[in-house]
Formats: sequence, structure tokens, C-alpha cells
Amino acid sequence: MPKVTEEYRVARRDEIAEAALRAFRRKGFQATSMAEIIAESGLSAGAIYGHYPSKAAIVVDVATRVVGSRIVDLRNLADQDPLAAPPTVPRTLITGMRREVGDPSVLLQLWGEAVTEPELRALVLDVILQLRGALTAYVSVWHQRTYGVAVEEADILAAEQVPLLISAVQGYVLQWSVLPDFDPDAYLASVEKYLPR
Amino acid sequence: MPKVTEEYRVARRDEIAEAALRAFRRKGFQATSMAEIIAESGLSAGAIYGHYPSKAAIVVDVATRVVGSRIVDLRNLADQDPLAAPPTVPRTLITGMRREVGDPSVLLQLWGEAVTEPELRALVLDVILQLRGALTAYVSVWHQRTYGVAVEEADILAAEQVPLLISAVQGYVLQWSVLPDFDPDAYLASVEKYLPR
DNA sequence: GTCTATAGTAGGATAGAC
DNA sequence: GTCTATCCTACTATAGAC
Repeated sequence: MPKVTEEYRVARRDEIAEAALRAFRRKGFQATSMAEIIAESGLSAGAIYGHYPSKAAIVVDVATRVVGSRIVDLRNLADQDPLAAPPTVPRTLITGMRREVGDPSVLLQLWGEAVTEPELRALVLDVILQLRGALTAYVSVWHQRTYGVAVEEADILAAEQVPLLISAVQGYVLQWSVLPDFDPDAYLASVEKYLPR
Repeated sequence: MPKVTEEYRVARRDEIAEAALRAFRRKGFQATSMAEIIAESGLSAGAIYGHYPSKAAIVVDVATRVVGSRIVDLRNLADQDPLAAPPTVPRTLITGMRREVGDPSVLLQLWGEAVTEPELRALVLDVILQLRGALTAYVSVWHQRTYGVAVEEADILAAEQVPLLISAVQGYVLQWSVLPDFDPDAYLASVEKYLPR
């Protein structure tokens, strides 16, 4: 039986995770030192190690919060009738993502570090696979309902088109992060104008 | 007057840069230690510091070699008659990139670290701006020649379409790096099938 | 130019008081 | 649970011999 309430522990972890995220945005996940997380949180080393066993655990927890569940947005999308056209899906995903993580460049940092950190890699892979699965199902249903295409053919079309929808989202994040003159509205308008429906 | 020939110095720098790149692929640019670069090169600390003033200088030099000049491929493309359609450009860029950097996931690592390292950021920005400029000119000319569109309108079309072409390349790199079942040929076929011409 | 050895520092994590 | 103080490892870079 812990002396403090469970809500208190959760709230403290949230506090630490949010402070760590602010620090990670500045220097990246690996390159941020515990000293920076400690300073940003306003707590002490001992306090933090009372809630996380290691810096690696903080990294994984924060990264998990960052990728969150974009899947929810897709479920909402799939419940609409009439269905929104596939090229409008990136806008929905990006809007949800922006609301949740703010500056998306932290996602680019996460992807980059996922190349060499197995735990982050597994996390990113899991999210992309879920996203791809949900998107593929959505696009297939859209073709069936909109054009009366047979299931098998709709699945093939979806498998062809979904990687491009994913690239549209990834390209947004990358170009937002790197180009000082990136225009989000123009970008999304182009996606909706030119990607296949 | 140095005692050794200039070619010798250049060859040694190449050797060190290549060893460093092999190490960076495993752990990322910042997280790789000098000890790992030293071991990978088979040289000693003293030898390496005789050719580079700091680890940061090695990082910048290697990163510069990695992004290289994809612009050359675009120039070759623009010299053809008839011009290749815009959706085939990602294939050309990616083929050149694969030949030069091999495993493209090192590019994703570079992009991620560019978010927080100003020198890498400037490097990546410069390359993307050059690429965007060359691509935009190419696509504009293509519309003028192929459809007889006026210059002003062709420029507008190019400005709309080029971000998607860039996303196609970036999405390739990302999906190649993360998805174990990524199919490069199918991806490029989709790009050519669905992106606007 | 290249080596070995090491100086000097910053890092993650823990001990013990409260 | 949280703090301060500190241990110990690993890092970048240099010194001095060859």
C-alpha cells in the first residue's frame, strides 16, 4: 500500500514526462541529459528516479505519449456517411496530430532515433502498421461504396494508394520541420487536389 | 609545405569519413563516440585529430558527403527530349540516392538530427532548397512543352505539385527505413501511376 | 603523421538525511 | 517522496615519444 494516492503518482509522472518532452524538443531524445530534464521539471534527481527507473524509460514513455493514437481519428472518419474522400484523410490526421503534439518536428526526431534504438523502432513501427491497416480498410471501403468496386479489386487499389497517403503525412512533417517558408494550407490543398480519389 | 602529398591527405580523410559513416549508421551522428570512429577506422586518436579538428567537424563533413548532389541527376533529366513526366522523377532521384548512400535510413537519421543541430539543419535546408528549385523549374518547363501552358500558369502548377514529388521521395526513405515489408518497386509504381502529369 | 597514455569534464545513477 | 551530495564510468581532446 503506497502512502500517496495513485492519482498523485500519475500526476507526477505526467509532470515529469511533459518537462522531459520540452527538453527533448530542444536537443533530441538521446542527446538530452538527465540534468536538463531535472532542471526543466523543477524537481531533483532523486524525485525523478523515484518515478522512472532510468533515462531510457523516460524516453520510451515520452515517445509513446507523442505518437499517441491517431487511430481514433480514423475511426471517427470511418463512421461518417457519406465517407470523406481519401485525399482529405491527411488533413484529418495532421489536424489531430498538431492538436496533440504541437510542433511536429519532434516526430521527425523520433523517426530518426528509431533507426538506431530498437525500442523506439518497435514503437514507431507499431503505430505505422496500425495506421496503415486502418487506412487501407478505410480506402477499400471508400472505393466499394463510391464506385461499386468489388472487394478484391478495392483492396488492391487501397494497397496501391495508401503508401502515398502516408507519404503525404510524412512529407508534411518533414517539410514543416525543415523549410522556413512551408505553407501548410497550400500543401494540404495540393494533397487534396492531386492525390487519387 | 607539407611533407606528404595532397593526395595522401585527401585519401586519409576519405578513409576516416567512410569509417565514421559506417559507425554513424549504427548509432546516429551525435551518439557515436570518437572511440567507435577510431576503432572502425583502425587508426588512433592522434591520427584522426591530425585530419579533423573535432568530432563535430567529422559529423558535418560526413553529412555533407551523404547529401551529396542529387542536383546532377535533375540536370541530366532536364536535358532529355522528350522530357520525362514529373511522376517519374522520384524514381530517378531515388536511384541516384541509393547508388550513392546505399541504405537510405542514414538520411532519416540526418533529418532527425538536423532539427536540433544548426549546422546540419543548414546543410539539409540548402539541399532541399536546391532540389525544390531545380524540380520546380523542371516541372514548369514540362507543362509548357507538353500542354502548351503559359509560363505563369505553368509556374503555379509546378509550385503546387513539387511538394508532393518531394514527399514521394521522403516517404520512400521513411517507409524503407521503418517498414520491414516495404516494397520499393510497388511504391515507385504507385507514384508513377497516381501523381499528376 | 601516427602512436600511447592521460588530462579534464560531463554523464547516469545511487546513498542517506529528512 | 524528495532532497543534496557524490560515486563511477565514459567521453572529447591533447601531450609527448617516435
